[in-house]
Amino acid sequence: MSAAPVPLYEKVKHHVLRRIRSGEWGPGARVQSEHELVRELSVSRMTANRAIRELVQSGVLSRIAGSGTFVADLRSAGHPLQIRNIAAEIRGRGHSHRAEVIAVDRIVAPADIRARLKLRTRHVFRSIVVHHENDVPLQLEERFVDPGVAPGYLDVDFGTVTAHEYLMEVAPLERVEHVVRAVVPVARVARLLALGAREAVLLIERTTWSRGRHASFALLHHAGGRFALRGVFDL
Amino acid sequence: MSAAPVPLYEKVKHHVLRRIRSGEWGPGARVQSEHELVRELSVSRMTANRAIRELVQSGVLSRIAGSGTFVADLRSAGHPLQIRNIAAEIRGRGHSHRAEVIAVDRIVAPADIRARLKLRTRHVFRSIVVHHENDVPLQLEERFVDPGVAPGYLDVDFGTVTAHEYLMEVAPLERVEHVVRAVVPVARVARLLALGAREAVLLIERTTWSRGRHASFALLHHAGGRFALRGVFDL
DNA sequence: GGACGCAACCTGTATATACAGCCCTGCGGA
DNA sequence: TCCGCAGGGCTGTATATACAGGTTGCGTCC
Repeated sequence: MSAAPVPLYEKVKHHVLRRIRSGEWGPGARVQSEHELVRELSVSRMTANRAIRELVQSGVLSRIAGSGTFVADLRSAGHPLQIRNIAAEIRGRGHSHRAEVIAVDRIVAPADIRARLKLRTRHVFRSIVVHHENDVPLQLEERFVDPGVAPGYLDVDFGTVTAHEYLMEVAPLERVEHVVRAVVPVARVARLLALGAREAVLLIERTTWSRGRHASFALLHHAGGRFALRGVFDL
Repeated sequence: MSAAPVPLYEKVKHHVLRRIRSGEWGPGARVQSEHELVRELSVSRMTANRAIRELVQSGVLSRIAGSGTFVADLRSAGHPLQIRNIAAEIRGRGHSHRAEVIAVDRIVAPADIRARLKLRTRHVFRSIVVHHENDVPLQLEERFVDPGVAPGYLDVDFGTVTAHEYLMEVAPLERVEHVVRAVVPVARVARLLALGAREAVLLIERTTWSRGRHASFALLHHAGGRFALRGVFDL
């Protein structure tokens, strides 16, 4: 039988991630020191060091030399490069993700949506979902989909599958445009994201194209104090 | 004088990067094996391994176990959220750009700036500039620079040269990190950007590294209603 | 001449060890 | 009581060493 093709340092990473995911260690919590990992898991310090170093690199942990290693708090997300699937991003940080479905329906398309998607029909599919990270609302996703591109859209359970994942499956993604801006939220958005009084919203407008046609338009509202886009370029 | 706080593995990375940048090694070319690096640079194999591994991680190289290490053909589809020189961006739109210099001075570094730049000195250079597009304020740029990296910073005329341009010239840029978030502006920022009552600010925190050290930290405030980041990917 | 097998070289991982530098706490002296 | 300093713990880096497993090419045997 294959002994264990999983490298030891990967096991150490999972060991740490599991405890973060379970909620045992929340943001800001202190993580075991390298020496403690060495004793607990019977690995060498170099191996523990590599595991922790890679978790730091991926943004899950942060370290302070001489002091300790800590669970990174929410707010720096992944590369702008891949404004990624929000669920994957949250899970990648070792946190729990929950999608709260506000609405999934077929509505008469507002004029601006009609124009953006160059709709040929009077109606459009719409979904409104709030994504929670560790039960704190992080993103309000309001999405409009051309019915001709994804006829089965209304039957999807968005509690378990993200709209992005579903669309990727039924319609080959050809092009994505993101526009990022800062706005002051309207009351409805502030309520759904449980925003404080003086909190702004980072709004990403995402338009996707499939098979040469506009496929969907999404408004992704993020709580200003709890979300940031992060990108690193090494030259 | 500080001896050389640059880690050895960083030097090895530079050794390899230099030869790639110079064109000596083009895409697909074979890179020295770890053993060759060991002999050539008199470092341990673990050190060479870490250097190469990190270059693989960042997409510069690719490895095939048992075969060798090669320069990756990077057609890295252009980073979607390009955060460009603001002056170039404005002029690229065919509009007039004017830089209003609010302050260029040497101040005692606030604690958070000290920490971010890992300053070894008590003071830091600071510049505050407002960039106008057609005489409408678009970006408030507050920048902190390590005096050791750019000793001549205070003598630059930021009315004609952007801080970014100057730094690019005197210090080879190695790494850039951007964090993008939405905030509600404090009064000073609102005034300098001539913001309306219910206007948010898109804040970009840009940290740059040069020669293995933190070089500068900049807060780029953008009027929410007048600025957006845009990125397109074609797949 | 062709196929097989082995040796040389490569990456990947793992360990033990060492030293430097930073941070914080607690103890002792003023 | 308060200040300063020493020590212990932590991260960061560097080295020597070892073994496993993939790849390639050369040489030998059939």
